[in-house]
Amino acid sequence: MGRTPCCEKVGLKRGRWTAEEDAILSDYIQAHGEGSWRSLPKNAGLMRCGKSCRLRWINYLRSDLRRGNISKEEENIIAYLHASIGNRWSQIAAHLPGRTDNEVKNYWNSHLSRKIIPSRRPSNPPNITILPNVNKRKGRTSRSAMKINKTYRQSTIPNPKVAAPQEQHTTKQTNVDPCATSYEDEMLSFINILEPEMLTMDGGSIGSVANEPAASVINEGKDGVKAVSELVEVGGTSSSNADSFDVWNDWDFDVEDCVLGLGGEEDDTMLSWPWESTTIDDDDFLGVDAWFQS
DNA sequence: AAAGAGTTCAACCGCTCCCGA
DNA sequence: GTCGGGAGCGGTTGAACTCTT
Repeated sequence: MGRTPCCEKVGLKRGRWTAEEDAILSDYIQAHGEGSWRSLPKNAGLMRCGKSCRLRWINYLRSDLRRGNISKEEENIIAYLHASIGNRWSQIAAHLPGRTDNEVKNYWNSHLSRKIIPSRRPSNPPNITILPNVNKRKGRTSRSAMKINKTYRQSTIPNPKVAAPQEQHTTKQTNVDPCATSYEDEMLSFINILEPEMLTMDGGSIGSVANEPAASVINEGKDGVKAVSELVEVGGTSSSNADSFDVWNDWDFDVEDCVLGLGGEEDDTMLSWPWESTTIDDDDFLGVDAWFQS
């Protein structure tokens, strides 16, 4: 016995919405409010699936939607956030007032993915150790995992599958010019729009980099200047931090890779970089700037 | 001008999350 | 603790539109 379908599909209309249907849906929601999508079509007199109604309202009919082209600023935010958190379109859209996840997703797929990805990868990538991602949720958590997480959340026993949180690094910022470059301003504004939980990824013992922070951390120095550190482990876990930095510098430092360590993006993995330097210096920004302008 | 190729984006689909019974 | 329903999310599809030849 399978689960009940969200609606009886027989006899339901599909495809493009007509102006008349839009009007019916808008009127109904204005009168009764959002929600109860399952029963809405029946109550409103629409021959549509509840999910279809919800989608139409959220992506098209809502009055707070922002119409028109994605601005350069919005594009930058999408690029930054996608680099950081991957295809979590609803989270990205949440930072763009009036934009929907569908719109962001479409914009990424049709514009940004082509614009960014082909140019951002080095032709000869260094040896990157891919570590298990214990912090970031990729897609949906399985029911079993949810159950386990819930159990540990509600108890004082640490979940052995999740690395113990480490104290967040505090950086005495010395390299960043207070008269920041435009890119630095962009970077900091990007950092500011990230949600707090995204900024404080837990570190911990993962694989062969035990006792090293396992994820990138946005550090805030006493002077209030923030920097991204602990980015991506380069050159294998055995190489020194200095080696790692050199290898990294062979690439053009690029912001997408820079923030990649915040969450990782492939196959539940996370890239981490136990790089002791916790600042981004001017040279780094030059590389990022070049990438971003390309 | 027409046809084919490429692009865009609204809508659909399947899966998972969340929560109440 | 389990089950089921409502809702949300991300991937995919395909019609409509635009560009190129």
